[in-house]
Amino acid sequence: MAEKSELDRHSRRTLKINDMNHPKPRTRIQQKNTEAILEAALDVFSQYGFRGSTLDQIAQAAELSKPNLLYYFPSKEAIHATLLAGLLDTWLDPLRAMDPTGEPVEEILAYVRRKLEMSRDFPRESRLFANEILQGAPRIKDALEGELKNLVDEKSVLIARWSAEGRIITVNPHHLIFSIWSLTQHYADFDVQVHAVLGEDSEAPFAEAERYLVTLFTRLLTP
Amino acid sequence: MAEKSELDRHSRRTLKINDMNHPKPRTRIQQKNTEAILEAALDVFSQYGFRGSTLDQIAQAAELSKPNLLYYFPSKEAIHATLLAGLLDTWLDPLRAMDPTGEPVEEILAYVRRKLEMSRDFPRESRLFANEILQGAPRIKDALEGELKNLVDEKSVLIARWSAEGRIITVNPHHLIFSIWSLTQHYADFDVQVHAVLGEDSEAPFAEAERYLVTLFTRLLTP
DNA sequence: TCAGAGTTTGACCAATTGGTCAGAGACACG
DNA sequence: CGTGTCTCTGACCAATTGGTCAAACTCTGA
Repeated sequence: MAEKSELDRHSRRTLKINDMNHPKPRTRIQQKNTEAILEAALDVFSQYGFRGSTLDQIAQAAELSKPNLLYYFPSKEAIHATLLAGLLDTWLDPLRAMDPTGEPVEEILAYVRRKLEMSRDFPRESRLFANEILQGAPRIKDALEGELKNLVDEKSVLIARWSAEGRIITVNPHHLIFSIWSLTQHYADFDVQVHAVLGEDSEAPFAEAERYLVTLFTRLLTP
Repeated sequence: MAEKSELDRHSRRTLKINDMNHPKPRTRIQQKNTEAILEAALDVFSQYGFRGSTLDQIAQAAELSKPNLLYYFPSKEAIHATLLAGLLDTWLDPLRAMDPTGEPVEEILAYVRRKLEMSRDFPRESRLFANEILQGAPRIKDALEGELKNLVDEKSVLIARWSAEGRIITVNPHHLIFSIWSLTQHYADFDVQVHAVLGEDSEAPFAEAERYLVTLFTRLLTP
């Protein structure tokens, strides 16, 4: 179900994840199968979370036998870990790209747009992340308290400076960043609810979402 | 772990859920045990989602034997369903309370505050809901497309009217509501991440969150 | 006090789970 | 062509899963 569109979208844009994690897929077959497994696992894990997903589900989605899965990955854990490994980095790239020398409001709006695009183009990755955090982030807590916190702290200083210089209004930088995360990821994570509320005909919530969010952050931040 | 505080908080405030669902807990024992089961199930389901949770986990958390669980509820499904049954209603109450005759900006801010309070006081309920939606809302899709959609549509008309009357700025009402949901629920659902970023000493993110959100929606909505 | 209802449990069950393993096929390459 | 490596699979395993059941225990009210 919906396999084709998933694959289409996937071939259009590919996240780091699949490239960098299994560093040396030597043979063509290995390349193809590890990819298929990670694709399938992303589908399954992002929907049911780690504990709610089964190897059989993943194997079936990848059109491989279960023992064959375990030929490429040593365990269920390993598949999940591989998926998660690159994700945080990719997820933070848009924030990293926030330019200290740019025009503050524009920089923040650009961040919002990039984050919203990610929700649109990689909803499964967003849900995988959401699931992991909902479940207490047992496998990425360290990264959250390290890599993530550091980057956020750094950018918070930048935002505070912009405030101090009077170029944007004074807001709590951490909560500003939280709000960007929640507002943009909502459209991926709560996709079902968004569509249920907007009704059948809801073509592209993302176009309207972008307009709304630009208004919101422009009015919030402009001094 | 954290059982005491959970229980304290629970005795302070009790959601509809536990009262209205099992309509006739005749004996004292029944009353006590169904309550313990639902409490435990809320803990477990909200963390692992339906599929990721086991009866053994719930039984252990409720300090009952597994067959004893199944003496009070016919199945795992039934426990989950009971939990979910009252939840949507409770969750929507704050939106229902939005008064058409009130002052627009104040009404919306009041909604934001009530919603944020719910995230603070009932984070497990919020996570239960989030888990269900992340997994495609198989058990509440109908309610989302019915009850939820209707209420949101109704309130959207109201918000549009306020806009037309020039009492608040013109925004897409549906997305305004989405933004309130995502911003407030974020503090419950992504609790772990919020605390990881704010660091150990993060006392009460909610106090600061309220200040931030009031600023945000005031600046967004005030014409 | 005692019978009947309400409550609890250990033993059990079939299905599913993550994972193993020996061997069979497929493939590359000299 | 043949051999060694890579790929794949059916059969299997122990543990866990949701759920059953008869028998035992406990509580209540007449």
